[in-house]
Amino acid sequence: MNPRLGLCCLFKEHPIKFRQTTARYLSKLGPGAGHDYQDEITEHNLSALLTAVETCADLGIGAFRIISQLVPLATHPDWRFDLARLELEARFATLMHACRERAAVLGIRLSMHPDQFVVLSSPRPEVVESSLSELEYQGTLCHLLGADVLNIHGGGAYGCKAEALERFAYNLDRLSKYPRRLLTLENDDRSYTPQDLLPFCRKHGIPLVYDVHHHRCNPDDLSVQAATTSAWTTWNREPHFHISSPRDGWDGPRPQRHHDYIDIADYPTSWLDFDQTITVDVEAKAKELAVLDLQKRLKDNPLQAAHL
DNA sequence: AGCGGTCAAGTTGAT
DNA sequence: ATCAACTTGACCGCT
Repeated sequence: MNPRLGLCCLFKEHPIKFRQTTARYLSKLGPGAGHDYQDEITEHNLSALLTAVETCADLGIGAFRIISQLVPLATHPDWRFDLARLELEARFATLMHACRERAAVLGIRLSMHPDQFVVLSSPRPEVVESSLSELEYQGTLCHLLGADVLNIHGGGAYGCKAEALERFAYNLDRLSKYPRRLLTLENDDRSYTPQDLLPFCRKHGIPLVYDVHHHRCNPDDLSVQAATTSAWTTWNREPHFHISSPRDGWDGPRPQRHHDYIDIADYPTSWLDFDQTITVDVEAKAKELAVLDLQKRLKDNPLQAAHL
């Protein structure tokens, strides 16, 4: 069964641009003009998201990851954005409902991936507080847009993964229902392997987003096939995996750096064997071009995939 | 128009 | 000590 290939956040060739701003610039504008500018970018980004959804459908791309900064600086202490406004104010609501409806009708699966500052395992209270705030924001946004994956990493190990995961579990209970229901965990390329996370995922009912590139950079006792099968069993919805290829090859200086495209030899054959559709996010610098390239290669010659 | 410096936030490991 | 990497360089402000 063919995978649903996903695009991460940005386009390389298609003229779809998400805008950003900085806290420094908003402060320079002052409270009035600053909030107006933040609103303007938010409206622009919702419009760009609608175009992104339509474009993915046109290209045959089945999933799209939404940038964390869709509403710029939404959880910054000075520039908090009340997401209820997305439903209450027509200029936002019209676009947001269109995004949700078009994604649903066209079958584009939406997800979000909070960035590296979201760390539920941190021993620092202020880090945990801002992480919870960010997860509430992104979880609510996911709910409003119909996204069903809110994916984060385990965070730091701080010398003891077991203790770090205990803090993670404690903070998990502090999340409200949307971020909690949508939350997924992904193995990373430094600290947490699939083997580290699988028991935790099973215990707490959190699906594991299996990133095969991270697994190869940061291996454990599990084979790619074993990790695939185990990760698959943690899902109560369509399973979600990640793939990339190393920029300078597996023997290069820093294999964790992403290549422009996916080498089909890095695509696990065990990902071709499922009798249900899976989502595979393509993490590659050439963006939609890389997704289309992989799609074509899998269609034309799936047997070139890695035999692992 | 082009380009360099800057940007809210965490943690790790390579250099 | 510094810095790049991580899901993603974009943006402002000067020339």
